Amino acid sequence: MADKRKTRVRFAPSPTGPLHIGGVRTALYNYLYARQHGGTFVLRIEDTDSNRFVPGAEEYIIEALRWCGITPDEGVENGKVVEEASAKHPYGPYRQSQRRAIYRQYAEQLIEAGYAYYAFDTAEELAAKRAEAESQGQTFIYNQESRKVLRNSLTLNPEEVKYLLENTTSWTIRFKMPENTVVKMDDLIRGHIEVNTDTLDDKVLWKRADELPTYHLANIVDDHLMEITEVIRGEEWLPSLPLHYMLYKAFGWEATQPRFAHLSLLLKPSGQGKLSKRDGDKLGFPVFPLRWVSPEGEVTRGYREDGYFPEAFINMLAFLGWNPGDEREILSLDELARAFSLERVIKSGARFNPEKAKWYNKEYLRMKSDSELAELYLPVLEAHGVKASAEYVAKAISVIKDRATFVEDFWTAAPYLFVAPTEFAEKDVAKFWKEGNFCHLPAVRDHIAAYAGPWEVKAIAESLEGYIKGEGWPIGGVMNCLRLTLTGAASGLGIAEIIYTTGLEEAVARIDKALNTIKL
RNA sequence: GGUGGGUUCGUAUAACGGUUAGUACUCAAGAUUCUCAAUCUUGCAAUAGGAGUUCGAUUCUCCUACCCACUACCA
Repeated sequence: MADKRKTRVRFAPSPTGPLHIGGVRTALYNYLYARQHGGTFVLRIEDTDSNRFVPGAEEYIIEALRWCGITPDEGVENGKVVEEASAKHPYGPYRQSQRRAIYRQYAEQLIEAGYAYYAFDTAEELAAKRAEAESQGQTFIYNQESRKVLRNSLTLNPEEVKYLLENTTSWTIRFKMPENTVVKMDDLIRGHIEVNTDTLDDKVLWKRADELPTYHLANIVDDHLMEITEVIRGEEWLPSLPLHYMLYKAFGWEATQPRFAHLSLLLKPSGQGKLSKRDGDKLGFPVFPLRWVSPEGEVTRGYREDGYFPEAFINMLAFLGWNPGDEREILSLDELARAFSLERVIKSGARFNPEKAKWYNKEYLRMKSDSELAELYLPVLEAHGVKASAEYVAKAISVIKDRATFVEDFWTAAPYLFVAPTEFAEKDVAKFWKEGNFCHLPAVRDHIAAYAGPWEVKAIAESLEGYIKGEGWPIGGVMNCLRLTLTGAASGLGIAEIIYTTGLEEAVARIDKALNTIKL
């Protein structure tokens, strides 16, 4: 009973554009499943539709997976799709357009065995039939009924068929869906499903226009040839599962047929429809892992460029439609792989929640060390024209870490840790710069200048507060005045935190400057 | 229209016949504080509706409603 085959799963995107987060999640679940079972995670490019090929999409997909840390074990080498079979990539090539020679024999095998037939209807003819049916409020489908009256190798005599195959180009190969047969399927996530073949149509397996198989044929043939054990894919494929079952049966591959798991879709935050590529900036959050520049030059933002950590992004995505069964929410990729199970994947569609994504990033930011974050922050500072030592930056981060969600926030939350204020908020000046408080500043300045205690935020704060209280001055007023001189406004970090970061000299200089600059 | 899938607080989810229906995010209030955050505490808030099975249904069955997907020589 137990399947002894080595676990092999695949992620099989179509290079028709950038990968959106739903696709990343599908790839992630495949990756986690492979890791957990000590199996292989294969990348296969399904580019059987030359009309929809988008330059750069394939590279984008590979780079996105790499950034996420869910790099395929097979099918990709040095950031490129493997084009030839090798010891490490024995099932190559991994791009379907380069496997075209493989598929034809399988299509013909199906015809010879009576599971498929040639159809000679042109695309225009079929379009006309659909339009006609639609005008009568009906739907035209190519099935067991209509195939009897259409031009195909089932209705035409062999001579005609031979002639048409040799002299025309507009033929296709269609699957001959059996009549009144109940297809019994099992899905790892959804359980048992049954469908009667009478409700299905005769899908095109081979399209003459491209001289290439359609998804259905190529997919089944490749999954078989690549010895895939589990197919974990999006819910949009569930309706074609009966066809796929029938194909495995027609080929006689039932014994090694992979098990299927159909993932629910990621929905827009509104719940109306699945998250799609067009939603980009429109909804106020990225739908792509990385920035995407279309061939036309249109730019769409990505999680990476928006400042998300890949670990946070992946963690957030993993929990959209799955949970470990306990209360843990922060899990590394390794922990996710250990905890993952298809049984705990949710059947219903998950709406994407941008707020939770931010929360995850904040949590991951806090887990990082100050020096690690300093490394990431340095380029941001440089972009603002600031040069600072890694040591100074780490010190600054230690006091602003808690108020940031993204590395970029270190700057927006407290630019004054790096640049002295050049102006002072009028409103705050009017509110705090009153004679009573203002008068104390020279004395407070001297107290600060003379500070010789331990260089810790807590000690500095205690000294300052002790002094102000000891003098009997209103602490709030004095502190806000002080903050005004140090930051240019009456809000921001604690005074001790600022002094701790900038040092005594800089702090005193700022107070002096403010005393000379601010006029009542 | 047809076929298939789905439906627990606003959102993500837990509870796989017995719980005061739990947790997280968001939001609100309070505490703390030199401001703003952060933090801590508390709070708001859900089983779509109706039948049935059962001693007992969030959980099983059926019907209805709603949502989603598919219905291409696209994947």
